[in-house]
Amino acid sequence: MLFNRYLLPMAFQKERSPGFLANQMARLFAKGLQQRIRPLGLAPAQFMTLLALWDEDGQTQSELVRRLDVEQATMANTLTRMERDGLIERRTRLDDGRSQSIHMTPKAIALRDPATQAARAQNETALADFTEQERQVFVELMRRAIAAMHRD
Amino acid sequence: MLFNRYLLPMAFQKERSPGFLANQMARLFAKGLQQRIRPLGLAPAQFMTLLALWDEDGQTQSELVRRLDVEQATMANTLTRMERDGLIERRTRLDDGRSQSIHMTPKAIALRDPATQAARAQNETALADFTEQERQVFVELMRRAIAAMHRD
DNA sequence: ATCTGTTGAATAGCATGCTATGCAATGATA
DNA sequence: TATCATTGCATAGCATGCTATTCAACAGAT
Repeated sequence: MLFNRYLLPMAFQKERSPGFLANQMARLFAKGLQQRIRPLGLAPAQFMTLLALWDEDGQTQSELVRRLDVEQATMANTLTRMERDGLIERRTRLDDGRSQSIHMTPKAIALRDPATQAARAQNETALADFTEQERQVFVELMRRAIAAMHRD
Repeated sequence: MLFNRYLLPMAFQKERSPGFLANQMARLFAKGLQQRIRPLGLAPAQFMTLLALWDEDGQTQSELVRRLDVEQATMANTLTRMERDGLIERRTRLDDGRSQSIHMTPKAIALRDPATQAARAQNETALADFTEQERQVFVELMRRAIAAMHRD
């Protein structure tokens, strides 16, 4: 029997903490993706935003916020940088003076294939030694953790 | 047979991209942890740093960098904020004028229990509906992905 | 003892994210 | 129609992280 079982809480081990590992893993994913898409003139958050726009161009800022699950202020800043970099254009809507449609430039449209290939390569690097089943399980567990935290 | 199998790459689905999910998950972990430890006057990166210091006080900045796997500049900035907030003290080493020992204040030492409890609670929230086996698998898969990206 | 290379930290500059505010355009209602 | 609440964005301010650069202290070698 462990002598301190009822006296001390188990030490917090960061190597086994899902939150700690998630943070470390996400930083490594971002770092790897950044290196791969930098030659394209893209940053990770810009790529993420383009994922939504490649799916459907001309969305509203609030629609992008809902799809990508970031705060509105974060999206506003990312869009400002993308506009600066010639990736998108903001067009004020005719039917509602508050909102704008976000439209990709030809430059952004052309980046679709190389950028998604880069992201796939990064995912492949991270999961190189995973079996197909492990990949599916991994994605499913992440989705469940995300859903649980959303419910909270 | 899918008509476009040999013509178009499969659409990139962010909902199934490990990198995308890792980013989203890490943000939710951080957000949840932040809410829980804010009453303690702690921020997530400060908590992470204290995890290393609770384990062993008086470490060097470069030792903390190695343990927590962040860049040296990131650690320097986090330590500056922790010093500002009265959590740590930097003491120049007698044996090496370049390095400093990072020492916790009584305030930081006292936060150990409530802060680790908060982190445990956040982990529990995220993995609420996981079985014990799923938790172990999840942690193991994250560790393997991290290791693979480190090798890259 | 001096020169050179290395190492530990700080700083600058920037991207991402967040919370909190402010503001203008809409919408709903008395 | 005047008022009030809601909605869509922008901005301020800050924490985290990263890359790149600089600087001082140290270590080794001649």
